[in-house]
Amino acid sequence: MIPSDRGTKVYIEIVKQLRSMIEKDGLKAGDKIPSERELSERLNAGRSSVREALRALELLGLIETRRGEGTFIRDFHGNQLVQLLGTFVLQDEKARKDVAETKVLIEMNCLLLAAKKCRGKGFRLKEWVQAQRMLEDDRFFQKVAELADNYLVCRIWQILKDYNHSLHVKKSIFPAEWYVRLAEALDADSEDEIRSAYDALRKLSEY
Amino acid sequence: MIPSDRGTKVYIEIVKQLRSMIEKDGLKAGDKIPSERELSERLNAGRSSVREALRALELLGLIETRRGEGTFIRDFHGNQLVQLLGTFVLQDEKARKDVAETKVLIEMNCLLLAAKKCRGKGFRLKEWVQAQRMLEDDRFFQKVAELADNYLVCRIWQILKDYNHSLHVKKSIFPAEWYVRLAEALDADSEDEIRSAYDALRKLSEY
DNA sequence: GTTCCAAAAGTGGTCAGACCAAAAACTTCC
DNA sequence: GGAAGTTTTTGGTCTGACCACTTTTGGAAC
Repeated sequence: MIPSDRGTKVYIEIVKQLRSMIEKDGLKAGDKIPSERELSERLNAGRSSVREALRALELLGLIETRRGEGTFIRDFHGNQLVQLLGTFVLQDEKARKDVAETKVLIEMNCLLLAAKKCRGKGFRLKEWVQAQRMLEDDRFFQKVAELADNYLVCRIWQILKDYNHSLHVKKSIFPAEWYVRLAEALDADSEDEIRSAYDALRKLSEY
Repeated sequence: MIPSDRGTKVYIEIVKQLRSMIEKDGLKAGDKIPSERELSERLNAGRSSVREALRALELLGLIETRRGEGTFIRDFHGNQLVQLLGTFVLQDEKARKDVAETKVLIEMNCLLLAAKKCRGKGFRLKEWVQAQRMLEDDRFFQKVAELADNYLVCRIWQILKDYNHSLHVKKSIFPAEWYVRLAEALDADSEDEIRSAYDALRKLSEY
């Protein structure tokens, strides 16, 4: 295979080809992709180059390989990746602060978005909250992120959450009452109240 | 190399070894790591396996390789993570709307963050804006994102911007005056004014 | 026809060796 | 001491060879 740009590496080219191949054929999570040997033949590249591309995607959690069976597309829930970045990269203090800061921002965005999207839908987050005694912080915001009905934001939040875990380890679980005010504010679709309730919550949980 | 756990792959083992090697030797961004051949010898593995590990780390943006020179550690601030997720996941129509929506959110966040970070610094964005006649929208927010002093947010914005371009193609360039009010609001550190100025701008530019 | 089992084929996992291209290190010569 | 040429090092890629495991296949026995 001759890389399109001189200077580009073959395995990068293969990653791109794979992407468009997946798009073109409409492959979904769980589907099988061609074997390494077939790819190497179809893309006119050495098998080792194909493997470099596949291994990279595997480490990213985008595909899964099973010896003797084949290579399959995975439902990307970037677990390994995050773990790796966590232990590998985020050593410096500034980066950690950035993560925490960004997470707070995104959570606030999710809250406001969720309020907007739920407008007139009659959904009551408060009831959901009150149905439990203790509430895992992540679980609450997972719910909110879903309500925000924006897959991208949802994914970004998840990634930040995972990042954070790989740093602090500890998972926060608080009494459900702490979330009631926030849920009420969201149900009431009151922007100011959402803001202050969230700030209050984060103070409580000593973020 | 015999993987510690049976079932674990050699290249994964090598990634781990590299990690501990970097930690042990206290290697920092910019430092050089041993050559592929030396690693393959020291770790008692084939060179192709070493390459699979290195290529994966490279795609993650953790290392950088230069032909004829060697392989070097990169600082985290180049993470491809979101990028990859972006190109891989964002395909359908809904996702496009999500991108636009998210971009607006992030821009607002950047503005507020920037205001906070500039507090008391005496920086005047207004002067910078007025120094030009026409202003590329992206350039303005690039500036704001930098002022926000949060690399992660900055990266996320850039990715959203790039993705947006790949959809709309057109780049927006507006008269500098449009940005003056927003710059003033930012300089004045007035949250409400920032919000309304940004909303007004996005209405003007028909986002 | 059905069931069961062994052989064959397919697939990922790994290694060794070869060659190329680019950069760096070294030598030679002025 | 500096410039030019040669050798060495290093990443980039391909090929072919095994191994281990899974699926498929093709009979053989019932």
